[in-house]
Amino acid sequence: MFEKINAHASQCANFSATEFEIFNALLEIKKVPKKTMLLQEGDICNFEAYINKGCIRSYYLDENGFEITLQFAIEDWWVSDITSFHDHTPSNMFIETLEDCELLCLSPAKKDLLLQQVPKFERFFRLLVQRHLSAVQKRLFHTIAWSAQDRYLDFICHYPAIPQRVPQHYIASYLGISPEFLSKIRSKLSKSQH
Amino acid sequence: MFEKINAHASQCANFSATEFEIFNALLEIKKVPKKTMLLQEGDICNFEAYINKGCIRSYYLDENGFEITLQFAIEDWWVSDITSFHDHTPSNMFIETLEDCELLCLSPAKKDLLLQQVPKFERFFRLLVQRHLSAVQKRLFHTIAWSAQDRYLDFICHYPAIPQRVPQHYIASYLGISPEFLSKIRSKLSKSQH
DNA sequence: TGTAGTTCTTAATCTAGTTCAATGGACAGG
DNA sequence: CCTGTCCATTGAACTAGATTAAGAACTACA
Repeated sequence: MFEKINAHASQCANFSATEFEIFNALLEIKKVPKKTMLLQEGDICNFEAYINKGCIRSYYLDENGFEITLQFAIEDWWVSDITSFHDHTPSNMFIETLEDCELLCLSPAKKDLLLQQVPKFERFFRLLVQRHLSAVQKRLFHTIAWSAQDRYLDFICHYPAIPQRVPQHYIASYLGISPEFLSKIRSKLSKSQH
Repeated sequence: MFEKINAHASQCANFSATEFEIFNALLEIKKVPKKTMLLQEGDICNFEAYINKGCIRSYYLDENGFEITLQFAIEDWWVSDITSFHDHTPSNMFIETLEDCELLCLSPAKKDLLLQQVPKFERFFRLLVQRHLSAVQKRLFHTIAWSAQDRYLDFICHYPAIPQRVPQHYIASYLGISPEFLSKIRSKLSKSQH
């Protein structure tokens, strides 16, 4: 149950067997069916979830009720609304399972406990957030500087597993374009390949 | 010299006088004239700079040579390319002073030393990066979901000091629009107010 | 003081991407 | 087996914002 998450943590720092035990004991195992809302706008996010198995999407709603996908998360990723989680403020995002999921969840209280008992995890979480920040900065740059087609090609190149697991209009909402336009891009691409 | 940065650090954790001394001793004071390049594409970023005084801009170049401003940083902010700084990889951004600056800089080696000697700073930097991540996520959402005019109004509302200190076409490149279009938005707004 | 560089504005034309509407396929529930 | 719902596709009309070009205002500094 904990092999994957422990291997994942090992990439950032060296933990002893005892430290892993403390860590694993604080994680809550959750099995969640697909199409479950883990967080809704207005909720205070009380988890950071590591995905052992499954697929999850986080998104915002704009003023016209359109969805903007912030993240697709699959095995070996974390999902949360860090702002809401850390400041205990109401979230303005939604988090939803797209498949049956097996999650390892950390509550704010247990995260504090973990950081007290094994301060080395401060480093682990700092590096995690840093990597996340790099990725979002890069995506922001691409959203501004690249055409929709280039963003789509980059997406399927970097996340080849995702298109097979999530509906196409969610990908459009991740790329910041309408589903119709994504469809046109795809048909144009498939024509130009023959 | 160190009052501001120490007050800034105090918001995240309680440090003793001795801990502040260690911290301050590791900071390198730099006075830099305006229009100085602190980092260029291809360089490895060797600083995290706290701005005591001045104004700095970081930006990317797209394939056509157009600038995309990632950040305007003024007093009490940090600038760096965290990806390059932490992974010691060549940067793909530029960092440039827009005014004469007084900076407090941390090199990778000195940051490591600081974290070893005062591990509490792990928490400080983690919270810093987290806040930064929240801000970039929000900006990404706005870039996708909002019109250029709404983004501009949000910008001048949240950063009223910036437009007075930086040329307008840099703001356009931050908002992800052409300078001409920003000019149109502004003239439209000023007309609609009379 | 002149001259060159830089910044901002305005207007005409163009285009990437949206919106709306219609169609057909896939599939889940009764 | 039918039927409703959800999704992807296609095409026509439209629009936010880009591009190009030109002129005006404002530095800066020799």
